[in-house]
Amino acid sequence: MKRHQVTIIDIAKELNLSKSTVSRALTGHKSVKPETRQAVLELAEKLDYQRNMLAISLITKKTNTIGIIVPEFKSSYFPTAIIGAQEVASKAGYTTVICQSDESYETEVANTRVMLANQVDGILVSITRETRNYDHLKIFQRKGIPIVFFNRVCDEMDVPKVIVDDYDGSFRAVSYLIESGRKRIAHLAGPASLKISEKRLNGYKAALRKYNVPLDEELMISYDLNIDKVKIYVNHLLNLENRPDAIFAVNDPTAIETIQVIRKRGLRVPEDIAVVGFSNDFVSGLIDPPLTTVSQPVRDIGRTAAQLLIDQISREVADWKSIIKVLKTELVVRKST
Amino acid sequence: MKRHQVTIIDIAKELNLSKSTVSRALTGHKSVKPETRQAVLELAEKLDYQRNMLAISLITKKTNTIGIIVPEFKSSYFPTAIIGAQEVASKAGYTTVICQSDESYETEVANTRVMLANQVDGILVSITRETRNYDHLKIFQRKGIPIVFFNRVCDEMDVPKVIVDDYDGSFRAVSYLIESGRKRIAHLAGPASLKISEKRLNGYKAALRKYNVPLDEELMISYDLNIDKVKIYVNHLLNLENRPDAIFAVNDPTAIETIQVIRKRGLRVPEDIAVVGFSNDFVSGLIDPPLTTVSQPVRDIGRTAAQLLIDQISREVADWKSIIKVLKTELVVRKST
DNA sequence: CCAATTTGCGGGAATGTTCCCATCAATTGC
DNA sequence: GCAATTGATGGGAACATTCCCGCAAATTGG
Repeated sequence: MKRHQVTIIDIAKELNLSKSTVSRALTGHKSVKPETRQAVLELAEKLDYQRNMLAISLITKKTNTIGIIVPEFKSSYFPTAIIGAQEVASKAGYTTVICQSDESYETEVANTRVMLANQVDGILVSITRETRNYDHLKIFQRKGIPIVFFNRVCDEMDVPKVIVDDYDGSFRAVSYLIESGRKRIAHLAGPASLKISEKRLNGYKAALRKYNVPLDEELMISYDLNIDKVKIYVNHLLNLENRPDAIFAVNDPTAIETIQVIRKRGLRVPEDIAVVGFSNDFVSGLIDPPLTTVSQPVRDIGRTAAQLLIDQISREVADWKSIIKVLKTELVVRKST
Repeated sequence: MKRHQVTIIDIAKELNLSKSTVSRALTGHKSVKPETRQAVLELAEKLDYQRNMLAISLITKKTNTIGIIVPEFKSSYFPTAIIGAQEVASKAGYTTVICQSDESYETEVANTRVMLANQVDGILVSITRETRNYDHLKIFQRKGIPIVFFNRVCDEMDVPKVIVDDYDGSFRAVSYLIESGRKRIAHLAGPASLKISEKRLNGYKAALRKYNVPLDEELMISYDLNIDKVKIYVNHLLNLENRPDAIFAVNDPTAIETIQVIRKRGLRVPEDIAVVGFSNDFVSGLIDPPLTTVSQPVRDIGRTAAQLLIDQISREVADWKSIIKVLKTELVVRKST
């Protein structure tokens, strides 16, 4: 069963040529006679020859592979971003290796090892909610392998990042809630370790301040994005003597779960409590009631990040310019408010 | 900027050893003195040494990589299946390379070339709706590279497949519709080229026959799964003089779109027309009204397929046993019926 | 106590390809 | 007509690693 893989040497022998000439013919080098090239190409086709990228990469030190590390695959966010990234990558001749860290720091570290061992030309990373130490990512910098962060970025590293205007989006969403008459707006925030949590929280606070709504610590809950815990926090909010009339959630899955919990308590959305999410997941327009949310150009984020990475890979000089691309969000008002 | 990658030779020189010994120490070979191994391991750690999988794979002829080719990423189906597959794969020490064919035959062919060039140890495939010719997949058989199909399988090839009991699921769904009093049940089927379409259609027909409901060709529409066309077909059904009182869709996205179209016409679901889907996508329980659908163990499908593939890779003898794993579906009754 | 085995390590081929240098003929320039 | 250039090809090193073979020293067995 051990079948010999067809190599350029097989082709060379068959045609009485040297492997050099065959190699040149296959890579489209000019200094090879048209008839010779033709013969090589035909035989290659006939023998089902496929170039061995391992050998090529070993010698050229380029794998034409980019790694993508994302924390999860549950919401539509990361799959969508990946589609965007793959679109750009495959157009530029790059294969993608995708790893999900499952929101676990240890897994993320293991993933980076896989990427290094596989000699990826660059990586796209969105860190886990647990990640506090960035040594495993700094290795790439030391080795001169480009990194681009997207969505969940690492502030400690001076590399390109692709994010959205979380602060603005959050600010507009909360402003809208206030303008439509809501008085007590709670915020179910993400973990403080994530920059996006912080920015969205700041946007929330800024909007309240602008309209002179007093900040109430009781209404700001930060949680670890473990969706099962939403129930506890929302119930806690609903049990307050002065319960909120609106909840702004850090993302759509949280908002959706929030709606379920509110309804289970016999309250109505939006009549009793308005709910706003963030990201405009695919589901959000389809649920009952359709969710008001801050829409992000997710696919574009993936595209932009991949493009930034490939640009870095292409230019020999690793200038590590810390470009930060901020894409625009848009408030999508639906029936949940 | 051209930095030398740390190799076992660097370690060998530093410790006055041969590369053979370093290699043995790193791979955990027994015949190496504990102190020597310790020294090697420590230096490797200190130098940020990462084994070069390219060189290893080149010589061992094993990449510990499996390829996954799926038609799309839009519904939650394939991302979920991939999560399952990755779960099993990474546990077994395999990296996954994912390609989406975007429902295009040409892209699928290109994807298989990428897989071959990258020397994957095996592939998991779900074909596009366009795929009629399987030569690009048969190459893998010829080269002795294991293939496992899942969901969208190819009948012409004698390799393991993972599917669900489409016929049964469909049969039960339609039976349920009839038992709950529906008289004219339409079926929005998938393209005839896909086995799943055929089986679901057959289940539909069998259920009608069982209850002596006459088959009406007018109510069976086969389409290419291009979601934009659902509007046309559903409107066509609603315009029939004797319009259906239930629509059984080949999958959930189709069912969801069907509901939207029905409502846009001012009709109610389920009062005027019941709608049933297939797959129980993540969204389906959250939409309004929650969708009655045939639930598939999608993640298990991915897991099973990956396990089958890895089993094939591990056993030297390529016995190509054409195992067909049929997983069970379950009818989930919600408010859309 | 000497042969036999084990332990620990080094040398070198092999993996499939690219790329540089060399070769040799044919063509060009003056 | 002869040096210089061009065209087409061959030879071999290099890439980072594994794996087989060999060799010496140390340990074992009777």
